[in-house]
Amino acid sequence: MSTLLTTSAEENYLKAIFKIAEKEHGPVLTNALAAEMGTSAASATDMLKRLSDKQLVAYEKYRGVTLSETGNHLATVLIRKHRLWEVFLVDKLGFAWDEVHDFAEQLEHVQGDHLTERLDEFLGHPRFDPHGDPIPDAQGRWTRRAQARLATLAPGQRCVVTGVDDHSSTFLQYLDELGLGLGAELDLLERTLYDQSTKVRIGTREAVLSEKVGQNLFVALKTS
Amino acid sequence: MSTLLTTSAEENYLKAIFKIAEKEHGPVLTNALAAEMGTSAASATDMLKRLSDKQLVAYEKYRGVTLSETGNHLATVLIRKHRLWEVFLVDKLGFAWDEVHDFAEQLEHVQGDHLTERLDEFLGHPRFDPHGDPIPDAQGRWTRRAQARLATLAPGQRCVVTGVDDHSSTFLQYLDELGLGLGAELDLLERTLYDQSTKVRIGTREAVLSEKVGQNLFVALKTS
DNA sequence: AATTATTTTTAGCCTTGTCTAAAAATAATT
DNA sequence: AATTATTTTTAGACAAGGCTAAAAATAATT
Repeated sequence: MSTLLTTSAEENYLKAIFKIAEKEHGPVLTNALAAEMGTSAASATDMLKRLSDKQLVAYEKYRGVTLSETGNHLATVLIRKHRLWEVFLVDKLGFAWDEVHDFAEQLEHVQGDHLTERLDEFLGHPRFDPHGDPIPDAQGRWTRRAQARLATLAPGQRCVVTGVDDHSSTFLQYLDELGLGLGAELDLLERTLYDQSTKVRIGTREAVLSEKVGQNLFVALKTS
Repeated sequence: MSTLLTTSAEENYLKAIFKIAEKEHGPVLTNALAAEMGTSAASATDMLKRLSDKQLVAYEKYRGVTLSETGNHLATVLIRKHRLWEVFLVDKLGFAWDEVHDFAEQLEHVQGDHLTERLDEFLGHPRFDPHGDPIPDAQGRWTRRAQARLATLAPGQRCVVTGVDDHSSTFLQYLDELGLGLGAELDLLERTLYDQSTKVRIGTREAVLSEKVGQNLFVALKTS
């Protein structure tokens, strides 16, 4: 694999395409990409031409875009770097999980495979980042994990917080207040039919979580 | 002090001006700056106009340039960040002192005062980087240290390696081979008049260092 | 099928940072 | 002082990445 020259802007577009393609199926549309990037459709079109010239995406006018194998690999490496730096910021520098995104967004663009691998080693080869998102390994392989949105589980179960789907600091701070950080245990007490809220017990406290919270919180069943 | 928006390119020019001004006295000339930046005099002139517009430098056509107070502060912060990251790369990630410059060159542009200060704390507030260069503190204060070029000292002294003036990897690797890393002790045995080379003892071994090496090696006298 | 609405692309312009070649200013020599 | 050499600046271009407004393609409605 030859040394690919990519700018930060190009890398950010690749990541955005990857992110959208993860959820929606089929090619990524220009408008969706522009929205994700916080830019105009015209700018997105411009960039898609450049990425297409560099063979990082397969792009058909008016039909949308998909990552090429190379593009997919680059996006994966970028996500790996982003998440490794997040682990560094939280585990080593002592930042809270809601403070690290912007720093990682910059650090992920620092070039040098050697650096990434040394960092990975220094951190002890973490498989998940501070938000519970998986970190692909140096070969781009992902760790899959059995988890579900809290809102989809039936009451009467004990579970562990394994991740979040909303990374906003307001949500993360709210979880902190509830004592629902990563790894926190909770008992699923009951679901209210009217508004789909969930009553849970966290340690000794009880709390009612709205449907919105339940949809954005990933948990794994405790099998003990 | 308001949040100044500076691009990486601007920051690199500020650093270059700072570096030249450290050695030469009087205003920094366009050609010297262009040489330091590895660019053309025309490009340097362009940038000087931009930096002048932003009040980061005092620039007079044909007369050269000096850093403004703000520009000086920015350059100092940049050097601080560069050197802190170098400490991180060597002390924490296990890189050799000749491998870290390019990474640090990128990392120094990551924005966020909070990040710098957390990093500083994580590293234990180091006052010197892996090459022996001083790290300014958060207020921009420098640590001065009594050291001299080995070539300027009279024989018959015991000294400690405290720094290097040449940061090239060939020089640093040569020092490694000689066992002359930072903190290494050596006895200054004799100076050869003919070529100004210096014979030294490093531990049990003896070595002859050329004048060039002696000029690029900073040492402190051992007062024991 | 024809019209309307939406999405996407094109066209033209801006900024940053770079370049080369030519012009202008300063410095050095005769 | 006049000429030559050097340094610096201007002029004009280019690439990356962005913007707005207009045109073209596709999708949705009547």
